[in-house]
Amino acid sequence: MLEVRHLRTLIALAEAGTVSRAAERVHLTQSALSHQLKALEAHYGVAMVRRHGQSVKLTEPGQRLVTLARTVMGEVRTAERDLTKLVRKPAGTLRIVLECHTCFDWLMPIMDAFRKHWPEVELDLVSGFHPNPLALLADNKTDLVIGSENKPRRGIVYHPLFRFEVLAVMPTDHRLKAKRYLAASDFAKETLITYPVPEERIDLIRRVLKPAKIHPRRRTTELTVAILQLVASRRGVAALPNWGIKNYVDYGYVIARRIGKSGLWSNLYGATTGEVARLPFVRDFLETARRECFAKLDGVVPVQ
Amino acid sequence: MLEVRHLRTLIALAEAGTVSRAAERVHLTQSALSHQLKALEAHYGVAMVRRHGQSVKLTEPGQRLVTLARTVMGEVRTAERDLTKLVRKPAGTLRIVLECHTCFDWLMPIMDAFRKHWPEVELDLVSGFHPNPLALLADNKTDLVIGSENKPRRGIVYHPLFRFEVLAVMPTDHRLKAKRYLAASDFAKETLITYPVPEERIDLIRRVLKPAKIHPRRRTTELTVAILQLVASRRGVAALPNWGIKNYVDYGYVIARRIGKSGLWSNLYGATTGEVARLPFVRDFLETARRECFAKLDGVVPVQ
DNA sequence: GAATATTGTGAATATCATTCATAATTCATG
DNA sequence: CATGAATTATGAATGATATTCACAATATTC
Repeated sequence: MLEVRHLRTLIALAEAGTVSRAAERVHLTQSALSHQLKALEAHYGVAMVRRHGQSVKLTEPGQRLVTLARTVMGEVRTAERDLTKLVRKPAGTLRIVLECHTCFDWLMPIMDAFRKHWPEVELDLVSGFHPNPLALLADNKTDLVIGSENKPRRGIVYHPLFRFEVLAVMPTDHRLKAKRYLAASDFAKETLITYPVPEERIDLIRRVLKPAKIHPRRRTTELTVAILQLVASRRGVAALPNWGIKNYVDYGYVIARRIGKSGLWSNLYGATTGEVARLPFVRDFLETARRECFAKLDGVVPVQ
Repeated sequence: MLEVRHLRTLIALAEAGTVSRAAERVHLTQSALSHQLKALEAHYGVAMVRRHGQSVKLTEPGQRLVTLARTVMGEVRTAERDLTKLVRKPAGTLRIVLECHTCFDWLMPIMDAFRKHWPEVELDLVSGFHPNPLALLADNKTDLVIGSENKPRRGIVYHPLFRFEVLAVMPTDHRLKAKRYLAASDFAKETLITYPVPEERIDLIRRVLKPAKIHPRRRTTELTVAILQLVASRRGVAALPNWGIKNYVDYGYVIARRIGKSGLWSNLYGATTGEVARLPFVRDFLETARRECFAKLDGVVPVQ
């Protein structure tokens, strides 16, 4: 019998492209999904996926069920939102601090959607640089901090968002363009173009270059597009999330390479106080962010 | 976590009005539904039903989930129809014989819906009187016989549709109008108005009057409205399904009374050959009929 | 107020989803 | 083409949890 659980996994499967990945996303084992699929196929007497070498592709019936799943899950979500609103009008505010500059790119559409679903909730983006963003939570100066920090602290709850790869961005004719991936030493003679934040906030420096005692020149600018412009015009190289530069790379504006053999990966968390974490609209915000990012952003995987 | 199963029971609950009835409909015990409800209410932290004396009424959140359930189940059904069509274009015919005259009333809308969902299937109503309709199945003269017969026969499968009460219909000023229910003897001096079919086909005669050796005068006519007209103008009494006369009774055109202390109940079955029973569109037809009748017809309950 | 209907609940049971362990398969690579 | 890494499939064991059972509590009807 078809259940919501099956719909969930079908969506995950459609978006992840492999059973194992999909399993991670719905917090089950690969085996569980395999069994679920088998049960579904037995029940309807049709193959839902076709193994195309490594990856799995949905068959036509599978596609049909995925579209069903998408609409159904959407309806379930709005119904559940209505439900929490019925319980108590959830007036409130949600003030967000971004530790990571690039996050603006994906956060905007999410905020737009949120405003539609929760018009009663005042949404605020606390901008500007903060030396210790998590302290703002305790001081009740903000409600949600989005960043890669997840050190346990009393009173603070971390909500894993997603995991992404940071790539080195270089001009198309760069001397290192032949390499599959860059080592720390490769950055020695380069100018590093970054956002104007302290070194500790830049993953590449903190986790790769500093341990290797390499200190390249730095040049800073505020906007992602500005960074890319500087890179394209050979003023230096940058390190940016793969989803932030995908379009520019596809277009041939710049090229991107791995950093280190297995890549430089970063986790993103939403941090709140325990109290805020319980607010229905906050939970909805985080859940929506997670879901939309997995669906829309390239190369994004679940945290750990 | 919300599952399709919960949606099913919510719909059943909304339509049945009591937990026990709803349980019958989804083929579970009352206890199971009680637990399900409790789990749902715990999960969302809201009461879904409010006990209003005997019957249960859905709360506002409950209502919201029922509307969700209705749309979701509708989408699931069309998706499943699409699925079976994807497997193999199900061209075919569905010829229906009606053993019961009144059934026209509810069958028409069902047939209309069916034509929409399965335009490739030719739908046929085999009309006229047949002495032994079930024999037509074996002879492949028809595909589906709808009647109250369910004696086991080799090669024939019975699909329970629903159970309904047959009421005595009388003019508003009838001498027996004060009685709560009519005994067999009450019919002795009456003229019985029926459809033009043999006595064995008329439940009241076969199951009540004949055993009591009572043989009232009979007068026949083809249409339900004609029967009601005759009754209203004091030409006799009739025995008809409660759902077929509800409107006329509510309007004060005629009155209706139980037959016997616990009423005269009748079961309706769809009979097919085992082969036909496996055809997806036949299964869909029967399922739709069942569902729609439970939802739209008054006083209809599951078979046994 | 007894008899009947229905609901709620904890414990027992049964069912079924999930995991575990492992074999089979595919793909990249030296 | 052998090897290893990564994936999927599958049967058996496990675990979770939905359902039933048994019964108390409550409401309803005559």
